Amino acid sequence: MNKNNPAPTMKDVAREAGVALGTVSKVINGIPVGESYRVRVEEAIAKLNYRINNYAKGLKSNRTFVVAVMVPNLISPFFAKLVNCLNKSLALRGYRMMLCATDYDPEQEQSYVFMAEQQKVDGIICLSYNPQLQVPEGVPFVSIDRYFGAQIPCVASDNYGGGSLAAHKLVENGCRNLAFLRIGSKLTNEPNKRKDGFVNACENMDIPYTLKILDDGSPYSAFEDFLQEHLHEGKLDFDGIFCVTDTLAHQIIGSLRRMGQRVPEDVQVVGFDGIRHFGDLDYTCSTIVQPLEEIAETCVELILEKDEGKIPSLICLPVSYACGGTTLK
Amino acid sequence: MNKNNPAPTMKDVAREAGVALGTVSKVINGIPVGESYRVRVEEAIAKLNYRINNYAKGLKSNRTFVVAVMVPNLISPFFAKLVNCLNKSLALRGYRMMLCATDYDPEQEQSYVFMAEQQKVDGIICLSYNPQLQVPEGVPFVSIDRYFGAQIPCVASDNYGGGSLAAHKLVENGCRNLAFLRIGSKLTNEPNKRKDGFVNACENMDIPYTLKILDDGSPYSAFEDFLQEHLHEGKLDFDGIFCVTDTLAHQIIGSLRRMGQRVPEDVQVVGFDGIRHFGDLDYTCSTIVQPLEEIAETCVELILEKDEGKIPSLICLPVSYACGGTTLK
DNA sequence: ATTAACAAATAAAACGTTTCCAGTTTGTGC
DNA sequence: GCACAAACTGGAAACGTTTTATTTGTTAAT
Repeated sequence: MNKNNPAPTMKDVAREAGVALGTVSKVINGIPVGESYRVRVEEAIAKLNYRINNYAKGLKSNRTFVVAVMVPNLISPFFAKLVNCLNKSLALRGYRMMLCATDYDPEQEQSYVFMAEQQKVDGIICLSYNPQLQVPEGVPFVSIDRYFGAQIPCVASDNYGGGSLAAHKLVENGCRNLAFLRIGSKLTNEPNKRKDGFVNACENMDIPYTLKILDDGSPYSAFEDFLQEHLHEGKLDFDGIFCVTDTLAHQIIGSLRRMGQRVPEDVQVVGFDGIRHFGDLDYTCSTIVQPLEEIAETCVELILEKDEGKIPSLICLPVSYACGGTTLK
Repeated sequence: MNKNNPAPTMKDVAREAGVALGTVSKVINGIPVGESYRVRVEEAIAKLNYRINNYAKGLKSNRTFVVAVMVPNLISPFFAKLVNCLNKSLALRGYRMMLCATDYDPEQEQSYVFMAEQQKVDGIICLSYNPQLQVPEGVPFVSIDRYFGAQIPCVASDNYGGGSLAAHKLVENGCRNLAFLRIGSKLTNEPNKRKDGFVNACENMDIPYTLKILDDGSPYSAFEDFLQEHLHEGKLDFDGIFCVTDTLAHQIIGSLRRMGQRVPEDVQVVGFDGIRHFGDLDYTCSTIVQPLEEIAETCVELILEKDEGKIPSLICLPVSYACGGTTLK
């Protein structure tokens, strides 16, 4: 391991143990070998402090035990937690993770896919914001939250059900006029179903609702403008609001409080994602919780699945409701 | 790229272009080559949709353009943002990142180091909680927040200065009795200096202070017990508190408010790290901000530094103060 | 005893690159 | 027009493994 004399190779081990190269390979890979040989090889490995070279191994075996994970960034606690879960699921199976932060940039996404191919990863798990992403043909690929078509497995929460659940919870808590809030473009196709579920539930319950879509990168004032539109003599014309993400919920809660509206007394707020602020502390916002552990597990299982037989192309996992103090219960 | 016929190799390209293997290699690596040859090779590459095999390349050249990054997890927003910054700095230089989440487990840390060696990464950037970590000899290694000795570069914020700054800011804001709060063991040696800087500043300013160290994994009640100890007739015997992390600050703020103490009117609170809740929104706690971008840049530069000549073993980067509403200004 | 059949270890080829060396061509200066 | 240097290309070896084919050594059966 010194800097001058290079790291020992299998050949060195073989010479030290007085056996052939193939025998060393067998010992390392757990293929049965004569007892005395095994011992000698193991001793030689220990003595030389030999470490296998994964690049040589990958070259021959075409398995690298590396999976690429692509997300926009790790600033958003949602992505961070997702990556954390994926990392755990992968590590559990002896896989390593190559992290690719795409910054919402379609070009970066695409070039990361090329890169992953070159790197000969064993699979790609991708939360993409590039609708035209050209998925690789040679590498197993699993998508999160974006449906690429029948041949690409996609894992997502039950977004439709979550939107519906949010509406029901608000109504259960006494709301009679609802609002739906989302922001611009950065929402892939599956999460768009949150609105559909919400709208459908409202109509089934005969509850009036309003929909609002803010532009990407709206300033604070946009939130307050939206609220002003619905403010009549100090009272809002809705008493419950469902935000398409927790981040958005927190922003609107800030605006509401600055305008003197009490949450949850005057307006109740439900977000989506299930983000906690710091580590495992309380939720600070009532929310529809995505099952991130299960999503991660499912992705990893799909990626490592050998027999690509009957993999359903869209896998929906159940969400749940958590009260975080911005609803009555 | 079909599944039946394997990916084309340089040999295929050479045959297609009617040149030798070495020529293809040169074209790919930008080594000057006759114009007509270059064109022919480039056409062949395009025609076959050839992609270089990084495993074969790494085997020969002993450069992999992969750096391992080790942190406890990505749940803590501090680690998540750090990794995000590291990823950016690495990507900017054409490097890829292998993410290793250690979960605070010394054994996992150690085995990740071994793994990284096998993986033949070009370097390891490590935020370790294992004091006995055995650093590899063959791979460049940079530590964050933990000093391993003169031969291992360590990058950290100016923790001492930050502690001092916190004390000064609290006093500037009118506090006359300070408290310091930290939690258990999960703090590496450099961040311990936050206390030293704080204490030193208090003594220089002649301000009385109290120190409190909570056990790891203390329940909520521990915070309230601590506060009770200092509560006399509804008033706390300190009016400013410095918490060793933002997470801790948020916990104590919660307890304070539940006990009817107003923040910042009755007690002012300063945390450490510079964590924002959601994305790039406001700070929700006054804090000493760590320069994560610079820390990341510095780590990456050190890792990729060729001439290991006069690298200082401890690099301290300046912190700053940000008001987040839990101090007067 | 002699050989057939089998087990187990060795030897050698292959994976897809880079790099070194030798050989060929081209160009320059007299 | 010739000798020589310079510039490039082609061929082959090497990187550290896995894998296949070959050899060696045993045991059992004739």
